[in-house]
Amino acid sequence: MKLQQLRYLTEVAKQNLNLSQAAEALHTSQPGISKQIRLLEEELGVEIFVRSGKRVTAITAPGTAVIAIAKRMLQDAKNLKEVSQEFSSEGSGSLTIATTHTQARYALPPVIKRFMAIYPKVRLNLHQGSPLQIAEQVSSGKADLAIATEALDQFDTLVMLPCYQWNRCVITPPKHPLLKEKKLTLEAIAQYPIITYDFAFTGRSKINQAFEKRGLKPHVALDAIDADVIKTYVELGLGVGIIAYMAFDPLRDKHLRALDASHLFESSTTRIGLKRGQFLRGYVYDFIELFAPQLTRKGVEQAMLGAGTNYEL
Amino acid sequence: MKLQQLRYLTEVAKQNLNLSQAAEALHTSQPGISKQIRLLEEELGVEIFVRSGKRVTAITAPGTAVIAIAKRMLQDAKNLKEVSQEFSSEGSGSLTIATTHTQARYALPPVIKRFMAIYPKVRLNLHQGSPLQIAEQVSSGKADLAIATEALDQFDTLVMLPCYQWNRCVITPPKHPLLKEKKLTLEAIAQYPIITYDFAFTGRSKINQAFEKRGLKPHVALDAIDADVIKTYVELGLGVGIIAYMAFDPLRDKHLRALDASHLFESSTTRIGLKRGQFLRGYVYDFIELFAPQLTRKGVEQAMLGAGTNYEL
DNA sequence: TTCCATTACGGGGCACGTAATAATT
DNA sequence: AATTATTACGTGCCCCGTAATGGAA
Repeated sequence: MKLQQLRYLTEVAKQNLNLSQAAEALHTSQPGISKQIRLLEEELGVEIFVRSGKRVTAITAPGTAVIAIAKRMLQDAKNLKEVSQEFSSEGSGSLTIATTHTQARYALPPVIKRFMAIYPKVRLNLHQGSPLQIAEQVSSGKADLAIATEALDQFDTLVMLPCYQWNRCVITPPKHPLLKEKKLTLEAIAQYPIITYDFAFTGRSKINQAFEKRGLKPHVALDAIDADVIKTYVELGLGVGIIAYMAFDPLRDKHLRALDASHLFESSTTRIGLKRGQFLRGYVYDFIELFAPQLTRKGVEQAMLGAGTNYEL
Repeated sequence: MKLQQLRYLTEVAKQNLNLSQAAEALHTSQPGISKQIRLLEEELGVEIFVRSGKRVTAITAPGTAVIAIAKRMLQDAKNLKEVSQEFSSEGSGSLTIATTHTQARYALPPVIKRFMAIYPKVRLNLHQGSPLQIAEQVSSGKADLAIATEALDQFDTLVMLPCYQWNRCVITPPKHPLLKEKKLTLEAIAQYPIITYDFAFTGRSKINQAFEKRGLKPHVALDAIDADVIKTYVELGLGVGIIAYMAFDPLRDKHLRALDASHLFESSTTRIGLKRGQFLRGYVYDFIELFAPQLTRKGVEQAMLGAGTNYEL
């Protein structure tokens, strides 16, 4: 059995059982893939793929088990190289963080500043994207860790670690009628056009839930990916904004007013997502702890092992 | 990186850093080992072994990490073959149980009988040995599971699963003065020569503890590995025996009398030991559940993953 | 002197690529 | 007809084994 064969195998599975695509993705020839997979099947004494004539149409039961183990071995092969670099290049390396605008813009700056002071040689890399893209990036190894509030649960290759909870505020232009309300209510907000996060982002789902629960159907005038855009349109008087409280900066946002909305919307939890079984350089643990002090190295290691690494049959 | 290189690597570590021995163990040449390890070190960019001139003298810090991962990969390689056999040869295969005499003779027979009825094609294999030998057998993959009461904790490659608790009885010849005691005490027992298990076996340590705690120094006339031997000598009138209650069979042991000693000695727990990260055939789970019904497949799988699989730095 | 790791070198296997073929959509 | 897997075949790399060399104990 060769590691190369396992690479072929997993790539074929990834490419929807298309050997040609797999060959292209791995920069090699179709015949090579075909032959090596057959050899592997022969050696193991099991059919991994179901073939109808000359087409690979499905993965057999043993195949799924084999592929699961193969993936783990390849992950370990990567880990082997990572772990070596950890020692060979003391303190240097790179850290790729996949995250959303909200985190990159409002939560991360102080953390990154401190991190860079501790590890000046580590090259930092921020990948922005939707929560789904973020999860995929970590899952495929393109990023080291994900930070987001939504939708990372679906990937079972990821371990999710809660970091902190946060609440929302409503922002308006100065002198807006809402500012005169004694106590802010959903009903009051719903009277105005609303500008808030896009559906897939930054806890938008909690906002919808809150209104639905009260039977309200507010007019969402505009969806945006990030708070900066939202603020801009609120300043233009196009509606009231609902954003994360941390995204409001009284010093900078002088043309806006913020109203606490903690009592109106369920709080959201920001989480770090890590790929199960992946080796993490020492500074990754330190970064995580800087971001969420309760996540110690021990704790994170523990979580990385928790159920899920297993290859089901 | 080649799996072969990892095999060389782990073997060298196993053979006390002696390349020649490793070569012999793997039926290959020293130069091969030497070269492949150097190639691996070069590829990873890390020194795995410390060399003083031309002698390998120690493992470097990165080396230990690398070896740990290498071992896991090799284990997975084995698992790949196992998992395939699981499917190719439905219901057949072999199950090797490493255990002590006590288990093999008194606890296992009914379980094995039922197991053989369910899986007639599985070849069963009982390896008897001391608890330490047993643990080693499972750890090295020579046996699939270990069953014993003592000393399996030391191996951190093993997962221990508690199966059942048991107590002891004192056995004497008929008409022995001890039989007239109203309530059996340690003091009473200590008046006679004692015949019981060898130190490393079957909860012997608990027996010592109990006497010591009471400041008693009984005369242990004879240590034996198993209850059958103990019974034989008790029958000869050489002393009173202390054995596991399950080892006394009123029907068969007509020349002996048993006195419950549950209140005198702390109860012992019999455990199953499994190698962490090892793939288990379906029938192994079934065997375990036959032996200890509370150990379901889910539970065992969970335990197999629990902390410890990690490769420390 | 002995043991042991490394270097040198040659043979053979095998992985991989190109080309041709066969089967499926 | 186009796409895609398999078979056939040749080449070059590299693993491994033998022999020789050089250090350590």
